[in-house]
Amino acid sequence: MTSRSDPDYRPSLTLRDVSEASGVSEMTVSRVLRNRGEVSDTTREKVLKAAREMGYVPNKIAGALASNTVNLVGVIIPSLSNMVFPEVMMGISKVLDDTPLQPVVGVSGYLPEKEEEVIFEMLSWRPTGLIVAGLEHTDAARKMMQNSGIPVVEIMDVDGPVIDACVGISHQRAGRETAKEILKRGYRKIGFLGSKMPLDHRARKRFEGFKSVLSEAGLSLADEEYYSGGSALAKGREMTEAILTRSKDLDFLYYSNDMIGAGGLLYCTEAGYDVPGDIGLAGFNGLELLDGMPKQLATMDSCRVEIGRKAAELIAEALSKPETAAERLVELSPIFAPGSTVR
Amino acid sequence: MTSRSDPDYRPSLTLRDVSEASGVSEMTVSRVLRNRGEVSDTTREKVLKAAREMGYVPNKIAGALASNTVNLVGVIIPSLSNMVFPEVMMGISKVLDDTPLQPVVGVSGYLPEKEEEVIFEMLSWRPTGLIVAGLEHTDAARKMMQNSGIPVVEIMDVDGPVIDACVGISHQRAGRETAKEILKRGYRKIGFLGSKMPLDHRARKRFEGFKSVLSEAGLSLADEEYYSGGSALAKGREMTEAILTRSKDLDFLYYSNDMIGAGGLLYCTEAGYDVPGDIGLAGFNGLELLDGMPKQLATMDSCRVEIGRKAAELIAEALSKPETAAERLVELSPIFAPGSTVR
DNA sequence: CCGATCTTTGTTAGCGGTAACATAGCTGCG
DNA sequence: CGCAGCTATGTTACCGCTAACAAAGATCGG
Repeated sequence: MTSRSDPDYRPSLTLRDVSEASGVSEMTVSRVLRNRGEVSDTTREKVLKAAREMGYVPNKIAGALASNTVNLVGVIIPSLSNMVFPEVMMGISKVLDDTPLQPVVGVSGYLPEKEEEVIFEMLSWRPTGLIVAGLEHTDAARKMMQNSGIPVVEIMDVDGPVIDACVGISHQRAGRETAKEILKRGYRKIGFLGSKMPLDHRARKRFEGFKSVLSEAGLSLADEEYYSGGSALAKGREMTEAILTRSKDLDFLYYSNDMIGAGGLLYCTEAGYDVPGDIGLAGFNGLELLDGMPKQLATMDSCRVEIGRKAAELIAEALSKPETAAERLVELSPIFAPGSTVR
Repeated sequence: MTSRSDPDYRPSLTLRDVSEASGVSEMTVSRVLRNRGEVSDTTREKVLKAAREMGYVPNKIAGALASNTVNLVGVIIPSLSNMVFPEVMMGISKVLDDTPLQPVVGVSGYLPEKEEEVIFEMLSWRPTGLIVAGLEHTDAARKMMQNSGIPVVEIMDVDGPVIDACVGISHQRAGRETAKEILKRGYRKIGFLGSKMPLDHRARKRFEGFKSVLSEAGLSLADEEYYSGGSALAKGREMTEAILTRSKDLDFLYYSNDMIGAGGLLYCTEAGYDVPGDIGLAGFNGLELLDGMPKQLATMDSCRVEIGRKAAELIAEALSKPETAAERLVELSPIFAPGSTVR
């Protein structure tokens, strides 16, 4: 640890250095660099010139402490590796780019304990707001967020108790509606393919919603197949082969996400199945990737960019007009896109 | 902006609150919470209990200022949306998880000016180290990094002048070697498909390396096709159709990345081309996605996880043993994976 | 030409922690 | 018993910056 007592500790430039170099007080330098308060043009130029020449970089740590203002928004998501959260980030960034706020990402790996840690870490930087994926948190995490005194927006999901504000879709309903669309089209022998992720609550809720519609119709899943790890596309392929080999009478496969669905679609195409005649397929997410597939996989858009946008707007509004208690619960409506893999 | 004078300003808990609640000095509380220095068990318990009950979250801003220590590593990458940088992040995280350090991501969007801004912003938080993708930066950015006094690791690419330390592969060489493999296998009428990204220097270097081998062999590209925006997989498809329609005598297609290569592969498969007989295909990156494709696309691994790991290690080492001037330039060797799309 | 008013600049006192040093209780041993 | 040598805790002085207020010039109308 480099401490001030470290023999080779080299202090970086401070406001004082700039103030000495330009012959004005530190306060004036501070004003110039933040564009705040009245400063004469001559002084401004002098200071800017000195700062530029010295290569001065302000210390936000000190600034934040003194002003009790941190222009950071914590964003806590379960993973970066599946293309859904990066899209949420795009939505967030687009909105925050028009404000002084800046997103800082934390990754929880779908682990509640890790999420709690990340939230604690984030809050210890006293951000302006927090955006957290999902509604399921440890008690400690929930308490921390409640006590934080900053706007907290839970995103992606709306099926559950909200801490402060929420933007997302109902995965329950998404599952239910997909099931209805499938039944409406006459499919009856339905298989489910998903990931072994007991902690992915949104996938679980879709699954539950899906099954509940089946059971209301007096049906149940004909077969199921699960994976974990590895290339989702390849896994989708393998699982599809496995389930179709085992249960030859299936007429529909519901995938818990588009990536494995796309793998399944590739398998079916190559194996000579008539899609959607022999067998129908559907996934979830509305991934851009699907555009390049041999057929358009039926899917349901998860409104990722829009969720990010809206969440960031809620935070930005809380900053600009603290009184306005904006809509604290925004439920978006994903729509079923039949593509060409259902009849 | 919430300032101390704000009427509804609600101060969050401080060390003082915990110290009053537990009847010891702030310093002792600080020691307990950081596990530093000798504290009796009874005191420790008392303090921890109070802190836990109050829901105290330490203020890292203040801590960082006082101790001149920020356990953050800035990571600046051009994009999150193409699966290559998330993998670099995994490598970084895996290493930093064993240290007190934590990564903070900034995205430059392939824009030098934006990158400069992000670097400035990062440095103003006085991180322990910086990891930056690429070797091309604005003069100002380069100067800032040089003056920062912290370890800076440039990653992905090694073809160019290095600021401090560097971990990556030679994209020049990657392009050259791919070209050699292709020529070795007898392909002669070669088309190139890439993205319209003048600012993606690594893609450019691969392209240049590739072309230089062709021209050394007395050949040149038979045709070229470029895209921008949209789903890369779909674009790969479209471009492939376009180039093959236009130049019917092509016997090889070199794609600047695996995603468009995969799209091309899907197109060729469906259009009835004999791959790799009629036509060979190769991409770049070694994406996991390729595992699920009908055939294994020839590619060259870009060592993403390894690059992340090594870069993080360089930073972590600089922290733990400042004297040890570790290897400052690490060139990894990507290997050509012929898959099943070259003969 | 003088006080009122506006501009521009400076001064002071923290923000919430931590390093470094100081001190108060204890031990133990000659 | 007295003091060296611990251990456990407290005190002081900042870290680098900014809010709030103070003050010094500049401007100006009467």
